[in-house]
Amino acid sequence: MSQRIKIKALLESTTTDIDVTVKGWVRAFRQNRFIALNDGSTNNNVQIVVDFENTDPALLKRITVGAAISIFGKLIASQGKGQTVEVIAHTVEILGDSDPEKYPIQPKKHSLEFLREHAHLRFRTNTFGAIFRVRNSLAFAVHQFFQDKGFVYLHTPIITASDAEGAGETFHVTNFDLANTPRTDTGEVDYKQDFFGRATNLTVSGQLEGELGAMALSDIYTFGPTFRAENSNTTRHLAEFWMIEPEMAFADITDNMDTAEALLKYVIAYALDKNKDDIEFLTQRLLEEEKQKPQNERSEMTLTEKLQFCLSNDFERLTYTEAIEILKESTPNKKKKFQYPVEGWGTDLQSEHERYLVEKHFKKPVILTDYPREIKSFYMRQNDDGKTVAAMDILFPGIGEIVGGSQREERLDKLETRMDEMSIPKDELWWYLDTRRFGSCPHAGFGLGFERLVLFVTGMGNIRDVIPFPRFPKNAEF
RNA sequence: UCCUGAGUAGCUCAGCUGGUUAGAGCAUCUGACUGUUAAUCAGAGGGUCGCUGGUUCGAGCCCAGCCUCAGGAGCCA
Repeated sequence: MSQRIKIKALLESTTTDIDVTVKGWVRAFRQNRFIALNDGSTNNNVQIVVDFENTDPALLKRITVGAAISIFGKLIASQGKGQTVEVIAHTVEILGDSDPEKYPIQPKKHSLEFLREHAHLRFRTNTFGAIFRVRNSLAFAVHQFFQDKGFVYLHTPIITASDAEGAGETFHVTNFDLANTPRTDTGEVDYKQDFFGRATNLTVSGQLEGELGAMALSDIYTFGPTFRAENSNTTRHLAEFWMIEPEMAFADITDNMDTAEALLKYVIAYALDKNKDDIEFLTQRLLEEEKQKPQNERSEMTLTEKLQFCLSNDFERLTYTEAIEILKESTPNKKKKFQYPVEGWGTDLQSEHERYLVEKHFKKPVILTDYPREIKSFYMRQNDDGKTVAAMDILFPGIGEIVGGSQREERLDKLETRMDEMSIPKDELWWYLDTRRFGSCPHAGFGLGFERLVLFVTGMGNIRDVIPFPRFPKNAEF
């Protein structure tokens, strides 16, 4: 098999009149002469020119949309407009036929819903090729960012026994024959006889285990799948999603905010640099989509501008209390335009309130801190005012909450009191409490929803389109 | 889970107040053309109108239940 050149490298080649072998999938075949070939290395196709007059008609017939082919030919400066180089085919070999009557992906615009139902083939479209190359870059950049700062990549368990974090409904893990589960004398399911000898579930967060690592390694991060069995049917939720959870010892909430903001800016800048073509394509795609909308619903900035704006501006930092004051005095609140009017201190912000702050009032990413302790988790550090905790949420335009984090409560007595108040079983989390018993120290961390990040950077509207095989209620195809 | 909307050809959609044989563009197939860029031109094939039941002389259209999808909400990342 001769050495093949990937299309990305071929299109960047500065020398022409050389023999090349290219392989890929046919995107379009025009006039029995021009093949638009793509191999996924770039969003751009290479044009293959076939000498149809001297090619077997039976072979030409097999050059169909979706077919995998191998071309040996000469790379030349293009004789037509629209591309700088093209390949004059010397030999065409069909590696895998694609029946045009059955192949569902046509060289035309498909709806995202249709492509979602053909998730196994949607990689072959421009849009999804771009999305998953960007996703790849973002994932790599996350590792690069933390590795450069000396963080240790810690693998926390997928299967856990703790259901104590209150982060949502869990998926149960069992080896029982569900038609015949062992029972105790009192008629309850007897998990002592199950694989792990106790009830287990898929992890909803690696944070608690992450803290254990940080209390020895100083700075750790996790980057892995998490699972929530919530019956969420939105454009921002998945049942299986990837989360990045750094945890830093000897760090407070300000260090936490600084790290989160730096991380987001680093990975966005990385993708802008590494995936210029893809992001440019996605920017154009979004512009086309927005043309369908009425003028007042279109966004003021293009995707690329939005990303660059995000890099060149500090995120707005303010407390929950300050946010409530702004919302109370806001025009939509006074004119009773909010579905949930902002009245007093203490209730959680609704999506519409977050959106107002981010998209209307500040018009940039916002970090909200110091939430009322009643609406936040047990492990967040209690502030001296006795009312709030050292929590921080980062809100992004169009996405909402992209990061949620806090300084952790390192004082054993305070933590235990809070666990009692919130009915968190202390005996189950004995190992977590041990870190407060032996060499406890101030520490902080956050969770970043990876798909929400990809959503923001690609400008896509539905989270199911930025993960290769989405898992959501009533759907586990592929 | 709640609210709203949708489900008609492979895809995107039209289908009036319930009325004869359900339409268009694209795709596919056949032919023509041959430096095209989602090629173009001519012709052809292609339908269990989401499923089940009901109302009616008659249902793609009206009613009920169910399924699926989309958007919004809640939960959250």
